[in-house]
Amino acid sequence: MDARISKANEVDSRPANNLLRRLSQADYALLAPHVIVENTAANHLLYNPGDDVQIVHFPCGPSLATFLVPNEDGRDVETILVGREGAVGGIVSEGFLPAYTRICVKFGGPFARINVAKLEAAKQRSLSLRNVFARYADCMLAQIFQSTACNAIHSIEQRTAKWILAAMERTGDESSVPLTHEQLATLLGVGRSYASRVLQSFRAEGVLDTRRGSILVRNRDGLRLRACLCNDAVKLHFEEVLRGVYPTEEASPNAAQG
Amino acid sequence: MDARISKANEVDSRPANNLLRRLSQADYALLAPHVIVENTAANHLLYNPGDDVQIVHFPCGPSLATFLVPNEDGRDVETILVGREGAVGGIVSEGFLPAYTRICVKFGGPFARINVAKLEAAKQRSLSLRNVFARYADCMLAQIFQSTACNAIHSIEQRTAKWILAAMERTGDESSVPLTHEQLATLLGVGRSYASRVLQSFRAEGVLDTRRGSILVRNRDGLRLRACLCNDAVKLHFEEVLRGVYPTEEASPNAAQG
DNA sequence: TTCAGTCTGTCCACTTGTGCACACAAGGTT
DNA sequence: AACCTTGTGTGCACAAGTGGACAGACTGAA
Repeated sequence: MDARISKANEVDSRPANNLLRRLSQADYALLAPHVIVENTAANHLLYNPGDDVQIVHFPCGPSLATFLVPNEDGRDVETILVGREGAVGGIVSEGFLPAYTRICVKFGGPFARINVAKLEAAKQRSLSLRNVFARYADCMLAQIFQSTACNAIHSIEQRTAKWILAAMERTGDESSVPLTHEQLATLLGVGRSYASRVLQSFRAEGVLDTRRGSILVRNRDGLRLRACLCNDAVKLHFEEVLRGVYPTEEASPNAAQG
Repeated sequence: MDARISKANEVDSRPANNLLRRLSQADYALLAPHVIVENTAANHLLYNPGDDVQIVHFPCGPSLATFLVPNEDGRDVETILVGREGAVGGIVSEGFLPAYTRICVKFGGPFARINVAKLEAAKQRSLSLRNVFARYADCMLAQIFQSTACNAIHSIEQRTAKWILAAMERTGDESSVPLTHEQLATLLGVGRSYASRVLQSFRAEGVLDTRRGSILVRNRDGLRLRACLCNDAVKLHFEEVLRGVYPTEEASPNAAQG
């Protein structure tokens, strides 16, 4: 093993994905030969319902993926966001099952990819590797559970604020979310005109500004005040479940979104 | 191995849970020594948020468990139903993580129980056993995804009809669901008076009758007509993912509920 | 049999959210 | 500069759902 490969296993040189960075040197070494990092543009579909799941995608840096549930009217309903804190594709199913949801790149950027079969083989060889992925799977589950509850009882205003905060935390962008009102409405499963109205009221209160095709956040705390607490509940679970799995962990888990 | 133990491994003598019955003789033999069947009454809490998950519970026969997400106001929101088609506790997390949701026995009856550690040990020894559980985990995930979408876009009327159908399919009871309006409302996360009104409108249309503390279904197809299609979408996924895993499978998967 | 506690049906005022319509604004292209 | 497409702000009529209130009905226990 020469110096170059050894360097590739060090945490700092890994893709900017918390799940991959969380792994021990030994565990990451099992995966490293199979990891490919590529850029993927926004709106690219990673999976459609019924697709064979053969690749796990790890959003890196500001990349963001979402799970969409198709609906009888053809409208997709967005459910959860996955950013650099996690991964999509075969996390729970362990691959090779038909995908149930659509998975879409919401904000483009780099994704690390690993063949599911390779990942499963590595899990066979390392219990601690399996452990990390099982823990993340549980966090993802928590996220969806929270989302289900959130959709049942929280107002559109709360959910709008929640979504904007969650997107910002993941992309790391301090102020801007590239989204039209139409897109925001669709992804919350609500009417466009009402979504516009909510943004309008946020603007009137000085919480954000609206530009054509994007939202500029002016007062993050104000937004937090108007959001439900679903993000925080999920973030807490991420911290409890994943904290200290490996002490080499970086600072912020940067989790959340219910 | 004497005749008695060999008999205990045959499908007909196993607990009335599809997941356990789906296993090959060899796989079930790995679990059989650790399976305990007990009755549990309605409203018993199997897990509370934060609990250590150490036991997997398999609802048998008409038993029914539900996942509840606690809310800031103290109101729990019900998410998905699990009956004899599945199991609860450590299915995705593989155990030993703090539970995120509350898990409650909705309709009492027999539950088969296995220690998570024993189940995991058996999975280590048998890939096909692991495979069945991974496939079920994926189905459960599909169920929650569908539920999230359903809560986002379907009306209370549709969701009420859906819930009643799902409960009936699981218990096998042809006509009656033991539930007060209050309970139904709480579990859908809606106001009691509106839930009453919906049931009233169903009654006026001859779809069901209401008794104090229970709902009597008169016209199942009428109810289906008024429900969203979430149940069917999930049921289809159950069939695709679990069908033919072992050909010894019994007839109806009896799945569903989005 | 009576009583208390719970469940049910319904009323009402009110908030939230829908769906459509339409005028106007912002940009990108030619 | 004129044009076209897409996005935005807002008005309106209406539907869906809330939350409180209250009378009456059912049921179990004393």
